[in-house]
Amino acid sequence: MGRQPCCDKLGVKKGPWTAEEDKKLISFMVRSGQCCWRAVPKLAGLRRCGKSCRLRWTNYLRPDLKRGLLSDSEEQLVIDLHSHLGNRWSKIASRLPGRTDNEIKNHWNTHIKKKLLKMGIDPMTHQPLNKEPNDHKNIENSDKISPKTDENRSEPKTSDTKSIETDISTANSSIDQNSSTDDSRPFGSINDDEDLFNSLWSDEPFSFDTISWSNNGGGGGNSVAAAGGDFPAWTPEEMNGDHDRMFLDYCQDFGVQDFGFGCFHEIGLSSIEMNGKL
DNA sequence: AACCCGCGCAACCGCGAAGGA
DNA sequence: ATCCTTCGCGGTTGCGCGGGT
Repeated sequence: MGRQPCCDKLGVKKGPWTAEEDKKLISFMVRSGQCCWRAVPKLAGLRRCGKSCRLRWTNYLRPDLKRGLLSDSEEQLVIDLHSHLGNRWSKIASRLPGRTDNEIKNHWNTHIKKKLLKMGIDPMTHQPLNKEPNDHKNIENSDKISPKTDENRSEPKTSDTKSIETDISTANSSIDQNSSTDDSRPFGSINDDEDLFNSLWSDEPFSFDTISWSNNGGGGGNSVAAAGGDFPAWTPEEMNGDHDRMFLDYCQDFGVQDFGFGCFHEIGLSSIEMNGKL
């Protein structure tokens, strides 16, 4: 049958996004909220594929994104979570408010991996590098720690998982609490927290107090990464308050004002007007 | 000044999952 | 049950930039 292309390849632009395109996408998302990504390019007047729009929005344009390097505590948390979750970047990202899976993945590959290697730790197994890979005991143990294999990924609630649950010490529920980096434990600062661990394995969001981009009670949006899927349902009060300011701040940080985006005040107002629809 | 090289990040690609018809 | 569409994820690529020679 063959796979359907995600979009009509003809006339679809690729490569880096221009400020003009960003402006169009932001403007559309603010105006209409998230709908079917496939329809977004057309509706927003972009010659991009929907997938590309989604990626651009979730990884770069979303108002709730943090910018800049990961802090030490965030980095530590990434290491902790990776030791339990493996390369499940979206899950890891869901524990780091304002960070995207792509960002974390990049940071892992460019910084953390090297750091761990320097420390003599295998970044994949989180075991000391000099351990014999064929040592079955080690493999058994490392399986508990590094559920990266497909078997481990596939069934979150098997007895294996139970054993992990009992074995595991889970991540801090707050990055701030995690900020006291203990260098002697490169990947061991996760505390007991069954709820969090359960949530890591399930698709349900852990009640992790982060930026509360509430959506309209709709499902999904279980992660910061996924939260890109739902444009925040700002209340009028919020639009007049912190969130509005956050978004404007963000846009200024991002340089959106350079787009000639003189409409931000209007955006706030129009968002208020259409709030019911979001 | 010119060239090379490595790094970091944004973006793309392909696959699988989910959900609807 | 099957097919089809859409979305999300993880791996990979490619380009821009800064540092070194």
